[in-house]
Formats: sequence, C-alpha cells, structure tokens
Amino acid sequence: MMARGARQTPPLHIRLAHSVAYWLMKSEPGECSIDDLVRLGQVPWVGVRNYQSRNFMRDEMRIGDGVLFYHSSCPEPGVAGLAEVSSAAYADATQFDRQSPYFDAKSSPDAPRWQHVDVRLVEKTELLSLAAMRERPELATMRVLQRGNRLSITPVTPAQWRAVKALLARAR
DNA sequence: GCCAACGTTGGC
DNA sequence: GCCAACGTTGGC
Repeated sequence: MMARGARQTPPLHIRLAHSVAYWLMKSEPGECSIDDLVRLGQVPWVGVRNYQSRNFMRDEMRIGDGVLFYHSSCPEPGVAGLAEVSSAAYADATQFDRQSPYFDAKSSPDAPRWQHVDVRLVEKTELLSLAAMRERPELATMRVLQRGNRLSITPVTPAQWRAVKALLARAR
C-alpha cells in the first residue's frame, strides 16, 4: 500500500538483468551492530515497518546488491561496514509474534504485510562517521544526508558507492 | 531530553 | 478525500 496521495511512478531507470544496485541500510547497534553481523555472518533484516523501505526490499533488491551498513541512533552514527543482499524478500516472522516489538496485529499469514531480505557481511570497516560524510561534497546528494530523511533503507548511486569505498580505502 | 520532519490514523 | 492529531525517527 502506498501513502495516500502518493503517485504511482515508473522506475527511474530500467534495471539491467545482471547489474548491481547499492543501498544504505540503517541499524541501531543496540539492536544489531556490525559486530553482531561479523559474529553471525548474515542476518534477516526484520523489523522494517515502513512501506517505502519494504518496497525497496521486496521489489528492487537483488541478491548481490551492495549494502552500506549504517549505525543509527547511537553516539557515533555512520557507515560501519560493507555487506550485501543475500536473499530474495520473504515474510517477516516477527509481524506474527505477539511477544515481538515488531508484532503487527493487522497483518495475517495469508497476506503478510511485511517482508525483508537477508544481509550478509562483506567486511567491517573503519567507521565513516555521519559528520565525516557531511564534509564530503561528493556525498552531499546521499539520501541519508538529506534534511528530514528518516527512511531506514535508501538507494545509493554507483558514484556515491564508489566515493564511499574510496574514503574507506583511504581511512585504512 | 529536545524537537524537526515526516508517516499514519481516523473523524468528518 | 481532507487534514489535524498523534507517533516515530534520529541527529544533536
């Protein structure tokens, strides 16, 4: 379901069959940190309860897509590692779990409202802090840096991806 | 803890 | 279908 008043817009570009797309995915380290991902190798990206973010996972992500693993709502927000999409989207089990903070009484197993992908670690990196990102003109267009942005999953352009990788390489 | 920004809900 | 009220996000 789209937000009321939102227009159905066609994709901005046609995704080539074997092309890779890039994403930034926010996680609160208290919930799942980069060290948790290092330990587990892969995590189900459960708990997203926003339609736009869900749609990115459900409709646009492909296995192998690049992910900037971003720590949010913490003392030092920023990109903490690189990861990749490692599954197609599937139903989020937490929406049916009454004990879960992500329980959604309005969702039913016949028509699961929330879906998610799995995300696999590529590497933990030096933290590229939000403050450092804001200083870089080549990152100025990143969605995560835009005023008022609250989306937990945002697309990253190939140029932005390369720029982040270059900064991480330099920090090494 | 504050608060701006934005999404969602629900009365009408 | 409008829109005010409310809840959440997340940086600071």
